[in-house]
Amino acid sequence: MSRVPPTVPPAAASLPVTVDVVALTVRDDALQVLLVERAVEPFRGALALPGGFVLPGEGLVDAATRELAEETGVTPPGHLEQLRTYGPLDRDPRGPVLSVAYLLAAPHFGVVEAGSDAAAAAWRPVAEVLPRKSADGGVGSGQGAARAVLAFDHARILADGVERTRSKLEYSALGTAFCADEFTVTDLRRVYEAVWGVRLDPRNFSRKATGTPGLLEETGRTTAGGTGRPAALYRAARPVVRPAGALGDGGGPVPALIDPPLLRPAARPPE
Amino acid sequence: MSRVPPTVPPAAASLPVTVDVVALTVRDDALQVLLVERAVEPFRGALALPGGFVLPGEGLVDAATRELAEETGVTPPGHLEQLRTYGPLDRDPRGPVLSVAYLLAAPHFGVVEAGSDAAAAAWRPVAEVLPRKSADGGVGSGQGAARAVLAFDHARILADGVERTRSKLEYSALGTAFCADEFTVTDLRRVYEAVWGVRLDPRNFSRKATGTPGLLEETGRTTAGGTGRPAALYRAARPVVRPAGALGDGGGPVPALIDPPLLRPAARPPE
DNA sequence: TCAAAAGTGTTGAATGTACACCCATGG
DNA sequence: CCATGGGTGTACATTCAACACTTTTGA
Repeated sequence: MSRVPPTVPPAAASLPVTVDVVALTVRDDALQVLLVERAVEPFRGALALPGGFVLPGEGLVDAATRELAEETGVTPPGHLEQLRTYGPLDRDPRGPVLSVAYLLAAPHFGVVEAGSDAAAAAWRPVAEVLPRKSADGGVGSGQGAARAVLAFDHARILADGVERTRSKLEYSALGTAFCADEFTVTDLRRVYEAVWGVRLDPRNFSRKATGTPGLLEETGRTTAGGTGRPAALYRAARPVVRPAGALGDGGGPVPALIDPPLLRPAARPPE
Repeated sequence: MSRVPPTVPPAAASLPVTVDVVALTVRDDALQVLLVERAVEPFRGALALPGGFVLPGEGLVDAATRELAEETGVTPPGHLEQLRTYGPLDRDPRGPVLSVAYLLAAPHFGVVEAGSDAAAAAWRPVAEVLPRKSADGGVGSGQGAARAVLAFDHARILADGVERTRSKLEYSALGTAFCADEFTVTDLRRVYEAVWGVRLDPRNFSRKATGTPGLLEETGRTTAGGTGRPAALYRAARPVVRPAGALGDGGGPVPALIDPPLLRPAARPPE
């Protein structure tokens, strides 16, 4: 085989590719995920992660943000990173489809509209959507809320996204991505508590957070109006920007690694 | 579910998909990567990660192991996990191509043959292939060995694989995947030293490794023939098998998490 | 008996955790 | 002045890092 024409390889090797977004936020002291109700046929009416097919000439991150905008009406702030890739076999009734999943950690934003392929979009507590995988055996029936079943393999993708989020809180500044532009140490602590499902000592957490280089940036301002002593307001320390090489993805800002890590306490029941 | 058109979506959304494998091992106290010399045109003659196009009806892991076998002649033991996905834009001169990269951590195995699309396959020290990204500025000229340039965006994929390996050594049993079936604590320590590029205290490492649950399994046997006191032989503790859901990939054995983590010492120059 | 490698004991430093205590504000 | 939440000081337990020392082999 001497010369290879500068064309793409045999079309037989091509696969339809989708992106799916695990968009997480913390609201009402609970970790919540953005889900849509599918308006089109495979799994029509079921809950699903926002996502859709990558268009020709489009990059993966572009596709992820476009689908999010189309199905929820917003282009939110927050940190977007690739989660992993699923498929192509045995995950879509239509045939082999590859799906690249993304994780979005964002402060709470309102869902503006239901878009093209989605009948409705709304935040749902992760605990209501995912069966608890405790060794307890049972599915830990929520309080009356019908267990929603997710389309495709989205339950597993969501579980992977939640697990990634939990572990990245320990050793990166990802937690600040869930907070608004300016936030207090208590805001950040509530993020940790909601994601890990534990209670943290406010005094030790404060020392740890303010003493960790690369995590917080002082604004000099404080809260006002609330009860109790005003709290100092911080911004997220400037994200580390990874030098983008010749790549079709990533290369964007990445939450800084924090050292020493904020270790998650030994798993103890939330009550 | 009423009726589902069992057709795949518009063909325009399809992309050629490749898998690339970052196969790492530790030999001669150095982290080494398996590279092939490309025999076909895009980047013909250049070094590249083994890999190739996913075939119709094939899963990603199947494609990765097949390409490895075709280009190196072996189906090695070791731990295979997905790294991340690259593309599809601006990474292949032939046009948009999506690449799903896999990481293989394996004990040293001989390269049997040069296969179909590869003119040669051989282990190369990572330090000779990747420019050191130290803040020193310079490219840290190796000792005379010409800096090999990798095809496509494989330098970045390799860098990501090496970084993943370095960090997973801290909190998982991945290090044992680089060792043979039975190995000593010193063997395992040399893996850590090679991957991290540091020296570790043999006495403290021994205590830490043998005292970490889920890492080592005693065989009751010891080495013989060498100089000095014989060392106890261990096997890797049984890998944790993740319950495979309805997914086209993964679900295989995963190295156990180890706790407390074996922390990498603060970066100090290897000398 | 010596060299070499494996493995154990011990000690001071650093870190994490629990909690007493002080600070600043609104009512 | 009291309730409420923010923030600091401090003491105990645990862990880590360095290294003296013992054990077990081959030469």
